[in-house]
Amino acid sequence: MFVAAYSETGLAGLEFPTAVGSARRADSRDAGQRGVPTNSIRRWHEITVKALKTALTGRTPVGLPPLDMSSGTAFQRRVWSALRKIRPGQTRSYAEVANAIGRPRSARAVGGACGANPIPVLIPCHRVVSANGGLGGFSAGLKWKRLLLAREGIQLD
DNA sequence: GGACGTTTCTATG
DNA sequence: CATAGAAACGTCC
Repeated sequence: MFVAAYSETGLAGLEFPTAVGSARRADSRDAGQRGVPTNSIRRWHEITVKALKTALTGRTPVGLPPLDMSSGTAFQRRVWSALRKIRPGQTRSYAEVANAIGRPRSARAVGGACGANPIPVLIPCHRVVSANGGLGGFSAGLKWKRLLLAREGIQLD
């Protein structure tokens, strides 16, 4: 079961279920937020669930809820924006992402930004792999990374 | 300072 | 060619 968290601005975070098997259904619910209009949350959440389901089947979500990335630094937001441009079935290396945001030598820092990504799946940090063909790492668990990539038909070699 | 979800550039054999 | 160091980035402890 996924848990979505919303702020005044939009979707602020997605919490992964720890066990892969328990997430067959792209179900989720909102974690109660204070001071955010309920109707906004309901609207965002509806979009979120839909987008999440779509993303989990390896396709590009038609619409995304507003994403609140205010928790991140300027660098991280640049990384996350670049990440959202990666289409399903494609992968990028950490270096390519670093290059895409104009910091060619920051591949490693990109890894850090990915790990800090508050919204997995919708911000496809799992499509970022090592340049040598390896998986790289994944904070939420490599199982997830493998599963998500497999969902999109990506060969892992 | 040290450690990371990395890469790339220099040696050295 | 294969292997080993080292340096560079941004963030957190």
